[in-house]
Amino acid sequence: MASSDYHHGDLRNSLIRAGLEILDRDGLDGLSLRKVAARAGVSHAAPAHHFGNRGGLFVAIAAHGFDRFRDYMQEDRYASGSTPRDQLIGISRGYLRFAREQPSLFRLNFSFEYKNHPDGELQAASLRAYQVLVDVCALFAPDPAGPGVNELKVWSVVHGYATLSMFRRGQPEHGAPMPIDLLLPDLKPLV
Amino acid sequence: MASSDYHHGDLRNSLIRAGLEILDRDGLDGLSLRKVAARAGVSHAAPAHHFGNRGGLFVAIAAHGFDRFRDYMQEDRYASGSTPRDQLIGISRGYLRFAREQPSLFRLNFSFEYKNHPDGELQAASLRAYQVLVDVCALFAPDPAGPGVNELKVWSVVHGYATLSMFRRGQPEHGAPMPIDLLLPDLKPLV
DNA sequence: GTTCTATCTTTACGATGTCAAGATGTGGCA
DNA sequence: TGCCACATCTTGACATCGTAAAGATAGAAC
Repeated sequence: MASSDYHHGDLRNSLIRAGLEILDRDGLDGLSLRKVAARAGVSHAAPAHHFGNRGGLFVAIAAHGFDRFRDYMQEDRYASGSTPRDQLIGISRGYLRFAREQPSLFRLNFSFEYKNHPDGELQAASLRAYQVLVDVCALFAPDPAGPGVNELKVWSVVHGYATLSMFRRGQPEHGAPMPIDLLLPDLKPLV
Repeated sequence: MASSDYHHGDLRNSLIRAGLEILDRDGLDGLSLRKVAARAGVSHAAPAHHFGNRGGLFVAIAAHGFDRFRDYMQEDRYASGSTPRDQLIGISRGYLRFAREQPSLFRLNFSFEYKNHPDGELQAASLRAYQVLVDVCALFAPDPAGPGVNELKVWSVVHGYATLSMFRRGQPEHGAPMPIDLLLPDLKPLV
Protein backbone atom coordinates (compact mmCIF):
# COMPACT_ATOMS: atom_id res chain seq x y z
CA MET A 1 0.00 0.00 0.00
CA ALA A 2 1.28 3.46 -0.84
CA SER A 3 2.61 5.24 2.18
CA SER A 4 0.48 8.28 1.40
CA ASP A 5 -2.56 6.35 2.53
CA TYR A 6 -1.30 5.78 5.99
CA HIS A 7 -3.19 8.78 7.29
CA HIS A 8 -6.47 8.80 5.55
CA GLY A 9 -7.74 12.07 6.93
CA ASP A 10 -11.45 11.41 6.75
CA LEU A 11 -11.51 7.72 7.53
CA ARG A 12 -14.28 7.85 10.04
CA ASN A 13 -16.80 9.32 7.63
CA SER A 14 -15.59 7.06 4.85
CA LEU A 15 -16.18 4.04 7.03
CA ILE A 16 -19.67 5.16 7.94
CA ARG A 17 -20.48 5.80 4.29
CA ALA A 18 -19.13 2.37 3.35
CA GLY A 19 -21.21 0.86 6.12
CA LEU A 20 -24.37 2.51 4.85
CA GLU A 21 -23.69 1.20 1.36
CA ILE A 22 -23.08 -2.33 2.58
CA LEU A 23 -26.18 -2.11 4.72
CA ASP A 24 -28.21 -1.12 1.70
CA ARG A 25 -26.72 -3.81 -0.50
CA ASP A 26 -26.21 -6.81 1.78
CA GLY A 27 -28.54 -6.10 4.66
CA LEU A 28 -27.82 -5.99 8.37
CA ASP A 29 -26.45 -9.51 8.43
CA GLY A 30 -23.94 -8.62 5.75
CA LEU A 31 -22.48 -5.72 7.70
CA SER A 32 -19.08 -6.53 9.14
CA LEU A 33 -15.99 -4.63 10.17
CA ARG A 34 -13.88 -6.34 7.57
CA LYS A 35 -16.24 -5.67 4.70
CA VAL A 36 -16.51 -2.03 5.67
CA ALA A 37 -12.73 -1.84 5.78
CA ALA A 38 -12.40 -3.45 2.35
CA ARG A 39 -14.94 -1.12 0.84
CA ALA A 40 -13.22 1.90 2.31
CA GLY A 41 -9.88 0.60 1.05
CA VAL A 42 -8.17 0.30 4.41
CA SER A 43 -6.83 -2.53 6.49
CA HIS A 44 -9.28 -4.86 8.14
CA ALA A 45 -8.43 -3.61 11.61
CA ALA A 46 -8.86 0.08 10.90
CA PRO A 47 -12.60 0.23 11.71
CA ALA A 48 -12.12 -1.41 15.08
CA HIS A 49 -9.39 1.07 15.86
CA HIS A 50 -11.68 4.02 15.18
CA PHE A 51 -14.87 2.73 16.72
CA GLY A 52 -13.46 0.57 19.49
CA ASN A 53 -15.27 -2.53 18.38
CA ARG A 54 -18.08 -3.83 16.25
CA GLY A 55 -20.73 -2.18 18.41
CA GLY A 56 -19.02 1.16 18.01
CA LEU A 57 -19.33 1.05 14.25
CA PHE A 58 -22.94 0.00 14.49
CA VAL A 59 -23.67 2.85 16.85
CA ALA A 60 -22.08 5.39 14.53
CA ILE A 61 -24.09 4.11 11.59
CA ALA A 62 -27.27 3.99 13.64
CA ALA A 63 -26.79 7.64 14.58
CA HIS A 64 -26.85 8.50 10.90
CA GLY A 65 -29.80 6.19 10.54
CA PHE A 66 -31.83 8.11 13.10
CA ASP A 67 -31.13 11.38 11.34
CA ARG A 68 -32.24 9.89 8.06
CA PHE A 69 -35.27 8.50 9.86
CA ARG A 70 -36.12 11.97 11.03
CA ASP A 71 -35.72 13.30 7.50
CA TYR A 72 -38.25 10.77 6.23
CA MET A 73 -40.80 11.91 8.80
CA GLN A 74 -40.20 15.60 8.15
CA GLU A 75 -40.49 15.18 4.40
CA ASP A 76 -43.87 13.49 4.59
CA ARG A 77 -44.95 15.91 7.26
CA TYR A 78 -44.29 18.96 5.14
CA ALA A 79 -45.89 17.25 2.15
CA SER A 80 -49.11 16.87 4.15
CA GLY A 81 -51.91 19.26 5.01
CA SER A 82 -51.66 21.72 7.84
CA THR A 83 -54.27 20.37 10.23
CA PRO A 84 -52.98 18.52 13.28
CA ARG A 85 -54.47 15.31 11.96
CA ASP A 86 -52.75 15.78 8.60
CA GLN A 87 -49.44 16.37 10.29
CA LEU A 88 -49.88 13.28 12.42
CA ILE A 89 -50.69 11.17 9.40
CA GLY A 90 -47.74 12.73 7.60
CA ILE A 91 -45.11 11.72 10.12
CA SER A 92 -46.70 8.29 10.42
CA ARG A 93 -46.41 7.83 6.67
CA GLY A 94 -42.80 8.92 6.82
CA TYR A 95 -42.21 6.44 9.62
CA LEU A 96 -43.65 3.61 7.57
CA ARG A 97 -41.93 4.73 4.39
CA PHE A 98 -38.60 4.65 6.17
CA ALA A 99 -39.27 1.12 7.35
CA ARG A 100 -40.23 0.11 3.81
CA GLU A 101 -37.47 1.85 1.86
CA GLN A 102 -34.65 1.48 4.37
CA PRO A 103 -35.42 -1.82 6.07
CA SER A 104 -31.84 -2.58 7.02
CA LEU A 105 -31.34 0.81 8.58
CA PHE A 106 -34.66 0.50 10.36
CA ARG A 107 -33.63 -2.86 11.73
CA LEU A 108 -30.29 -1.49 12.86
CA ASN A 109 -31.85 1.54 14.54
CA PHE A 110 -34.21 -0.56 16.60
CA SER A 111 -31.92 -3.48 17.14
CA PHE A 112 -30.06 -4.20 20.31
CA GLU A 113 -26.74 -4.69 18.62
CA TYR A 114 -25.39 -1.83 20.64
CA LYS A 115 -27.48 -2.06 23.77
CA ASN A 116 -24.40 -2.09 26.01
CA HIS A 117 -22.72 0.66 24.08
CA PRO A 118 -23.85 4.03 25.43
CA ASP A 119 -23.14 6.80 22.97
CA GLY A 120 -24.08 10.44 23.24
CA GLU A 121 -24.24 11.03 19.52
CA LEU A 122 -26.62 8.15 19.01
CA GLN A 123 -28.84 9.19 21.87
CA ALA A 124 -28.92 12.75 20.56
CA ALA A 125 -29.91 11.60 17.07
CA SER A 126 -32.54 9.32 18.55
CA LEU A 127 -33.97 12.24 20.51
CA ARG A 128 -33.98 14.45 17.44
CA ALA A 129 -36.14 11.90 15.68
CA TYR A 130 -38.43 11.56 18.69
CA GLN A 131 -38.75 15.33 18.83
CA VAL A 132 -40.64 15.29 15.53
CA LEU A 133 -43.27 13.17 17.18
CA VAL A 134 -43.32 15.42 20.22
CA ASP A 135 -43.78 18.51 18.06
CA VAL A 136 -46.75 17.06 16.25
CA CYS A 137 -48.34 15.74 19.42
CA ALA A 138 -48.10 19.24 20.86
CA LEU A 139 -50.80 20.22 18.37
CA PHE A 140 -53.24 18.06 20.31
CA ALA A 141 -54.69 18.24 23.76
CA PRO A 142 -52.65 16.19 26.19
CA ASP A 143 -54.09 12.87 27.21
CA PRO A 144 -55.81 12.98 30.61
CA ALA A 145 -53.60 10.10 31.70
CA GLY A 146 -50.60 12.39 31.71
CA PRO A 147 -47.93 14.02 29.58
CA GLY A 148 -46.25 11.90 26.96
CA VAL A 149 -49.17 9.49 26.70
CA ASN A 150 -50.17 10.78 23.29
CA GLU A 151 -46.64 10.28 22.08
CA LEU A 152 -46.56 6.79 23.48
CA LYS A 153 -49.89 5.88 21.91
CA VAL A 154 -48.85 7.09 18.50
CA TRP A 155 -45.33 5.74 18.64
CA SER A 156 -46.50 2.33 19.81
CA VAL A 157 -49.13 1.84 17.14
CA VAL A 158 -46.99 3.14 14.30
CA HIS A 159 -43.88 1.26 15.32
CA GLY A 160 -45.85 -1.90 15.95
CA TYR A 161 -47.53 -1.64 12.58
CA ALA A 162 -44.20 -0.99 10.86
CA THR A 163 -42.65 -4.02 12.52
CA LEU A 164 -45.59 -6.22 11.73
CA SER A 165 -45.54 -5.09 8.13
CA MET A 166 -41.87 -5.95 7.80
CA PHE A 167 -42.48 -9.24 9.50
CA ARG A 168 -45.28 -10.13 7.12
CA ARG A 169 -43.54 -8.85 4.04
CA GLY A 170 -41.69 -12.13 3.77
CA GLN A 171 -44.89 -14.12 4.05
CA PRO A 172 -46.82 -15.08 0.92
CA GLU A 173 -50.27 -13.75 1.76
CA HIS A 174 -50.47 -10.14 2.70
CA GLY A 175 -53.31 -8.25 1.12
CA ALA A 176 -53.62 -4.53 0.64
CA PRO A 177 -51.80 -2.56 3.34
CA MET A 178 -53.96 -0.91 5.97
CA PRO A 179 -54.01 2.90 5.74
CA ILE A 180 -52.32 4.15 8.85
CA ASP A 181 -54.97 6.76 9.62
CA LEU A 182 -57.38 3.95 10.44
CA LEU A 183 -55.06 2.82 13.22
CA LEU A 184 -53.96 6.11 14.70
CA PRO A 185 -55.69 7.16 17.94
CA ASP A 186 -58.31 9.85 17.75
CA LEU A 187 -56.52 12.73 19.41
CA LYS A 188 -58.30 16.02 20.07
CA PRO A 189 -56.79 19.11 18.40
CA LEU A 190 -55.97 21.94 20.76
CA VAL A 191 -58.04 24.67 19.13
CA MET B 1 -16.64 -40.90 21.68
CA ALA B 2 -18.38 -44.11 22.64
CA SER B 3 -19.91 -45.81 19.66
CA SER B 4 -23.24 -46.12 21.43
CA ASP B 5 -23.77 -42.40 20.97
CA TYR B 6 -23.64 -42.48 17.24
CA HIS B 7 -27.38 -42.63 16.99
CA HIS B 8 -28.74 -40.31 19.57
CA GLY B 9 -32.40 -41.07 19.13
CA ASP B 10 -33.87 -37.78 20.26
CA LEU B 11 -31.22 -35.40 19.08
CA ARG B 12 -33.56 -32.91 17.50
CA ASN B 13 -35.43 -32.20 20.72
CA SER B 14 -32.20 -32.21 22.70
CA LEU B 15 -30.77 -29.58 20.40
CA ILE B 16 -33.83 -27.40 20.71
CA ARG B 17 -33.75 -27.70 24.47
CA ALA B 18 -30.06 -26.83 24.52
CA GLY B 19 -30.79 -23.87 22.30
CA LEU B 20 -33.48 -22.59 24.65
CA GLU B 21 -31.08 -22.87 27.58
CA ILE B 22 -28.33 -21.00 25.77
CA LEU B 23 -30.81 -18.38 24.67
CA ASP B 24 -31.86 -17.87 28.26
CA ARG B 25 -28.32 -17.76 29.55
CA ASP B 26 -26.32 -16.00 26.84
CA GLY B 27 -28.95 -14.16 24.85
CA LEU B 28 -29.68 -14.21 21.17
CA ASP B 29 -26.17 -13.16 20.23
CA GLY B 30 -24.74 -16.08 22.17
CA LEU B 31 -26.77 -18.67 20.31
CA SER B 32 -24.65 -20.62 17.85
CA LEU B 33 -24.72 -24.01 16.23
CA ARG B 34 -21.49 -25.05 17.86
CA LYS B 35 -22.53 -24.02 21.35
CA VAL B 36 -25.78 -25.86 20.98
CA ALA B 37 -23.88 -28.91 19.82
CA ALA B 38 -21.49 -28.74 22.74
CA ARG B 39 -24.31 -28.37 25.24
CA ALA B 40 -26.14 -31.33 23.75
CA GLY B 41 -22.93 -33.38 23.81
CA VAL B 42 -22.70 -34.01 20.09
CA SER B 43 -20.28 -33.05 17.36
CA HIS B 44 -20.17 -29.49 16.14
CA ALA B 45 -21.74 -30.34 12.79
CA ALA B 46 -24.67 -32.34 14.12
CA PRO B 47 -27.09 -29.38 14.43
CA ALA B 48 -26.50 -28.27 10.86
CA HIS B 49 -27.16 -31.79 9.70
CA HIS B 50 -30.53 -31.87 11.40
CA PHE B 51 -31.73 -28.36 10.67
CA GLY B 52 -30.02 -27.77 7.36
CA ASN B 53 -28.29 -24.62 8.49
CA ARG B 54 -28.22 -21.95 11.15
CA GLY B 55 -31.57 -20.56 10.12
CA GLY B 56 -33.16 -23.96 10.43
CA LEU B 57 -32.18 -24.23 14.08
CA PHE B 58 -33.40 -20.73 14.77
CA VAL B 59 -36.71 -21.51 13.12
CA ALA B 60 -37.18 -24.62 15.20
CA ILE B 61 -36.46 -22.73 18.40
CA ALA B 62 -38.70 -19.86 17.36
CA ALA B 63 -41.57 -22.28 16.83
CA HIS B 64 -41.23 -23.31 20.46
CA GLY B 65 -40.96 -19.65 21.33
CA PHE B 66 -44.29 -18.83 19.76
CA ASP B 67 -45.99 -21.61 21.66
CA ARG B 68 -44.51 -20.32 24.89
CA PHE B 69 -45.59 -16.84 23.87
CA ARG B 70 -49.12 -18.08 23.47
CA ASP B 71 -48.95 -19.72 26.90
CA TYR B 72 -48.01 -16.40 28.47
CA MET B 73 -51.01 -14.70 26.92
CA GLN B 74 -53.40 -17.47 27.88
CA GLU B 75 -52.17 -17.56 31.46
CA ASP B 76 -52.75 -13.86 32.01
CA ARG B 77 -56.01 -14.07 30.12
CA TYR B 78 -57.43 -16.74 32.38
CA ALA B 79 -56.14 -14.88 35.43
CA SER B 80 -58.17 -11.83 34.42
CA GLY B 81 -61.82 -10.94 34.73
CA SER B 82 -64.41 -12.19 32.32
CA THR B 83 -65.48 -8.98 30.61
CA PRO B 84 -64.16 -8.42 27.09
CA ARG B 85 -62.08 -5.52 28.30
CA ASP B 86 -60.59 -7.63 31.07
CA GLN B 87 -59.69 -10.36 28.61
CA LEU B 88 -58.10 -7.84 26.28
CA ILE B 89 -56.04 -6.37 29.08
CA GLY B 90 -55.15 -9.90 30.15
CA ILE B 91 -53.59 -11.00 26.89
CA SER B 92 -51.86 -7.64 26.57
CA ARG B 93 -50.29 -8.14 29.97
CA GLY B 94 -49.21 -11.62 28.96
CA TYR B 95 -47.72 -10.19 25.80
CA LEU B 96 -45.71 -7.65 27.76
CA ARG B 97 -44.75 -10.14 30.43
CA PHE B 98 -43.35 -12.46 27.79
CA ALA B 99 -41.27 -9.63 26.37
CA ARG B 100 -40.02 -8.81 29.85
CA GLU B 101 -39.34 -12.31 31.17
CA GLN B 102 -38.19 -13.94 27.94
CA PRO B 103 -36.50 -11.10 26.09
CA SER B 104 -34.20 -13.32 24.06
CA LEU B 105 -37.03 -15.52 22.90
CA PHE B 106 -39.10 -12.45 22.13
CA ARG B 107 -36.27 -11.04 20.07
CA LEU B 108 -35.84 -14.32 18.23
CA ASN B 109 -39.53 -14.65 17.50
CA PHE B 110 -39.76 -11.24 15.94
CA SER B 111 -36.36 -11.20 14.35
CA PHE B 112 -35.67 -11.74 10.72
CA GLU B 113 -32.97 -14.30 11.30
CA TYR B 114 -35.03 -16.77 9.36
CA LYS B 115 -36.92 -14.52 6.99
CA ASN B 116 -35.86 -16.57 3.96
CA HIS B 117 -36.51 -19.85 5.68
CA PRO B 118 -40.16 -20.81 5.21
CA ASP B 119 -41.25 -23.38 7.71
CA GLY B 120 -44.71 -24.79 8.23
CA GLU B 121 -44.23 -25.58 11.88
CA LEU B 122 -43.12 -22.04 12.66
CA GLN B 123 -45.97 -20.51 10.73
CA ALA B 124 -48.44 -22.77 12.48
CA ALA B 125 -47.11 -21.84 15.92
CA SER B 126 -47.18 -18.19 14.96
CA LEU B 127 -50.81 -18.51 13.91
CA ARG B 128 -51.70 -20.31 17.14
CA ALA B 129 -50.38 -17.33 19.06
CA TYR B 130 -52.21 -14.89 16.83
CA GLN B 131 -55.38 -16.87 17.30
CA VAL B 132 -55.47 -15.86 20.97
CA LEU B 133 -55.73 -12.26 19.88
CA VAL B 134 -58.37 -13.13 17.31
CA ASP B 135 -60.43 -14.94 19.92
CA VAL B 136 -60.43 -12.00 22.28
CA CYS B 137 -61.14 -9.49 19.53
CA ALA B 138 -64.16 -11.56 18.59
CA LEU B 139 -65.72 -10.40 21.86
CA PHE B 140 -65.91 -6.89 20.43
CA ALA B 141 -67.83 -5.34 17.58
CA PRO B 142 -65.74 -5.38 14.40
CA ASP B 143 -64.23 -2.10 13.40
CA PRO B 144 -66.23 -0.31 10.69
CA ALA B 145 -63.04 -0.17 8.63
CA GLY B 146 -63.20 -3.90 8.08
CA PRO B 147 -62.44 -7.30 9.58
CA GLY B 148 -59.13 -7.72 11.28
CA VAL B 149 -58.75 -4.03 12.01
CA ASN B 150 -59.34 -4.52 15.71
CA GLU B 151 -56.66 -7.17 15.78
CA LEU B 152 -54.27 -4.94 13.93
CA LYS B 153 -54.94 -2.00 16.24
CA VAL B 154 -54.36 -4.05 19.36
CA TRP B 155 -51.40 -5.98 18.03
CA SER B 156 -49.68 -2.84 16.78
CA VAL B 157 -49.99 -0.88 19.97
CA VAL B 158 -49.04 -3.75 22.25
CA HIS B 159 -46.15 -4.92 20.13
CA GLY B 160 -44.93 -1.39 19.64
CA TYR B 161 -45.09 -0.72 23.35
CA ALA B 162 -43.31 -3.97 24.13
CA THR B 163 -40.54 -3.16 21.68
CA LEU B 164 -40.20 0.38 22.94
CA SER B 165 -40.03 -0.86 26.51
CA MET B 166 -37.25 -3.28 25.64
CA PHE B 167 -35.48 -0.58 23.73
CA ARG B 168 -35.64 1.80 26.66
CA ARG B 169 -34.79 -0.77 29.27
CA GLY B 170 -31.13 -0.29 28.50
CA GLN B 171 -31.41 3.47 28.89
CA PRO B 172 -30.86 5.10 32.27
CA GLU B 173 -34.02 7.17 32.62
CA HIS B 174 -37.22 5.25 32.30
CA GLY B 175 -39.79 6.12 34.87
CA ALA B 176 -42.76 4.08 35.98
CA PRO B 177 -44.10 1.86 33.20
CA MET B 178 -47.33 2.96 31.57
CA PRO B 179 -50.30 0.70 32.33
CA ILE B 180 -51.23 -0.94 29.07
CA ASP B 181 -54.97 -0.31 29.44
CA LEU B 182 -54.30 3.40 28.96
CA LEU B 183 -52.92 2.65 25.51
CA LEU B 184 -55.32 0.03 24.25
CA PRO B 185 -58.01 1.22 21.83
CA ASP B 186 -61.52 1.67 23.16
CA LEU B 187 -63.27 -1.25 21.46
CA LYS B 188 -67.03 -1.74 21.81
CA PRO B 189 -68.16 -5.01 23.40
CA LEU B 190 -70.60 -7.01 21.32
CA VAL B 191 -73.44 -7.27 23.83
C1' DG C 1 16.16 18.41 13.17
C1' DT C 2 14.58 15.26 16.73
C1' DT C 3 11.17 13.20 19.36
C1' DC C 4 6.43 12.27 20.41
C1' DT C 5 2.01 10.80 19.39
C1' DA C 6 -1.97 9.65 16.86
C1' DT C 7 -3.14 6.90 12.99
C1' DC C 8 -3.15 2.88 10.41
C1' DT C 9 -1.07 -1.85 9.19
C1' DT C 10 0.50 -6.40 10.00
C1' DT C 11 0.20 -10.63 12.20
C1' DA C 12 -1.95 -13.86 14.89
C1' DC C 13 -5.65 -16.35 17.43
C1' DG C 14 -10.04 -18.31 18.66
C1' DA C 15 -14.90 -18.72 17.33
C1' DT C 16 -18.27 -19.48 13.84
C1' DG C 17 -21.05 -21.54 9.67
C1' DT C 18 -20.63 -24.67 6.08
C1' DC C 19 -19.26 -28.38 3.24
C1' DA C 20 -17.22 -32.98 1.89
C1' DA C 21 -15.78 -37.32 3.25
C1' DG C 22 -15.78 -40.90 6.51
C1' DA C 23 -17.55 -43.78 10.37
C1' DT C 24 -21.39 -46.14 12.53
C1' DG C 25 -25.60 -48.17 13.58
C1' DT C 26 -30.39 -49.80 11.78
C1' DG C 27 -33.62 -52.01 9.03
C1' DG C 28 -34.77 -54.59 4.93
C1' DC C 29 -33.99 -58.41 1.91
C1' DA C 30 -31.94 -62.77 0.46
C1' DT D 1 -28.76 -65.83 9.51
C1' DG D 2 -25.83 -62.92 6.64
C1' DC D 3 -25.39 -58.96 3.79
C1' DC D 4 -26.28 -54.47 2.05
C1' DA D 5 -28.49 -49.85 1.43
C1' DC D 6 -29.41 -45.94 3.96
C1' DA D 7 -30.02 -42.63 7.55
C1' DT D 8 -27.42 -40.65 11.24
C1' DC D 9 -23.62 -38.59 13.24
C1' DT D 10 -18.42 -37.51 13.28
C1' DT D 11 -14.15 -35.84 11.52
C1' DG D 12 -11.50 -32.69 9.08
C1' DA D 13 -11.00 -28.71 6.52
C1' DC D 14 -11.83 -23.95 4.89
C1' DA D 15 -13.31 -19.10 4.60
C1' DT D 16 -15.02 -15.38 7.35
C1' DC D 17 -15.37 -12.86 11.39
C1' DG D 18 -14.07 -9.94 15.73
C1' DT D 19 -10.31 -8.81 18.48
C1' DA D 20 -5.84 -7.93 20.43
C1' DA D 21 -0.78 -7.01 20.30
C1' DA D 22 3.02 -5.25 18.03
C1' DG D 23 4.98 -2.68 14.27
C1' DA D 24 5.18 1.09 10.67
C1' DT D 25 4.28 5.77 9.23
C1' DA D 26 3.25 10.64 9.03
C1' DG D 27 2.39 14.88 11.07
C1' DA D 28 2.95 17.91 15.19
C1' DA D 29 5.50 19.91 18.99
C1' DC D 30 9.56 21.76 20.54
